[in-house]
Amino acid sequence: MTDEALAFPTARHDHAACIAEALDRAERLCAERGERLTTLRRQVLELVWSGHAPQGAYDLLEQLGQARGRVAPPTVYRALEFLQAQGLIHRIESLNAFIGCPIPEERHSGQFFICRLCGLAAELDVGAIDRAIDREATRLGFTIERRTVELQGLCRACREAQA
Amino acid sequence: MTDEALAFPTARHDHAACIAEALDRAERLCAERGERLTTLRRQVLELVWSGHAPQGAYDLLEQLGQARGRVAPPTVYRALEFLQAQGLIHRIESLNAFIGCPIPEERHSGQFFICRLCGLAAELDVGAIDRAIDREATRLGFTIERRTVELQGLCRACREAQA
DNA sequence: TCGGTCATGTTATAAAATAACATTTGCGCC
DNA sequence: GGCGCAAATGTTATTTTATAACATGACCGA
Repeated sequence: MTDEALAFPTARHDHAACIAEALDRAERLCAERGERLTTLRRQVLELVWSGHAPQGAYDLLEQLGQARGRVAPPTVYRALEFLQAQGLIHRIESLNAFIGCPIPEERHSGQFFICRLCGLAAELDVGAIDRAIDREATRLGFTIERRTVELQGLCRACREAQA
Repeated sequence: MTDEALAFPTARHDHAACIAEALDRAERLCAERGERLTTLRRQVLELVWSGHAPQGAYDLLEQLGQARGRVAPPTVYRALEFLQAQGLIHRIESLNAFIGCPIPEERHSGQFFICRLCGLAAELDVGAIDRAIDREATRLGFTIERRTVELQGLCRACREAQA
């Protein structure tokens, strides 16, 4: 894993390579775990990876319809559920949307920086943030099971474009 | 503000006092700002404060119906929007629900520890967490406008009750 | 008290998610 | 290869959450 995977996506990165790598890693990871990355699940994962902006379930539904004919919500939701369970995607709570995970091999929850203008999101996984949260949890006697850390605002490119 | 306001609510705290204080501060704060805390808004705020568990809009809608007769969704959503704009309540994204803010005078986004068993939530506002996040934002060149930090798990009481 | 603004009421609909049951597919086993 | 089970997908209906658009009412200053 290079640092690149955990930074803000640039306008000119090779996104085809992102998709290819994501699918490849998903294949490998599911194989290792004895899980089935079916055609449907693969298609949904690919659609989630169509960009670095979180995608809503109904957007995916519509796009998926082009590949498969009429598709009902549960079809997409079940695939998303599977992908999430495998750590291949994350759900962005503040957007009701999903984004591909660049480091699915390690279980983690990530911290998401989401630009309200371009819609792009960067996933980080910064130990210092987790640790600061853990300290408070310990103090409270709270056992964390799931973390949601989402920051909305302006990415550098959009802020500079504004000014 | 005592530390008590920013810790896990205990089973035996004087909740009537919580409600009274919250409404009182809301009145004062709105008066200072020249905002109108109407009967409706006050009722909704009171319902949000009916406990320390985040409340869904439709739960509030139903309860509100008992006080006002039939009430339509926009009525509640608009009141919630106002209360949120004034910092009197926070929205919990991971639950689609709302919770009263114990320190509405200072603008902040808070960090929420939410127990999946008893449903209670504690709002904290820990500088170390914000700073750890800020450092990453700076590194990315990202301008944060809105923060969502929500931790789900087990509160001490529920964990101890489990074992 | 007029006129404007803000708040609320009302109706309809959009958007997001899931329940329940039917059907199909993959796969180990004989 | 075919049988039978379990997992995956299809299908229909419904629930839950949220908002758009327009009508009416309340407050407040000139």
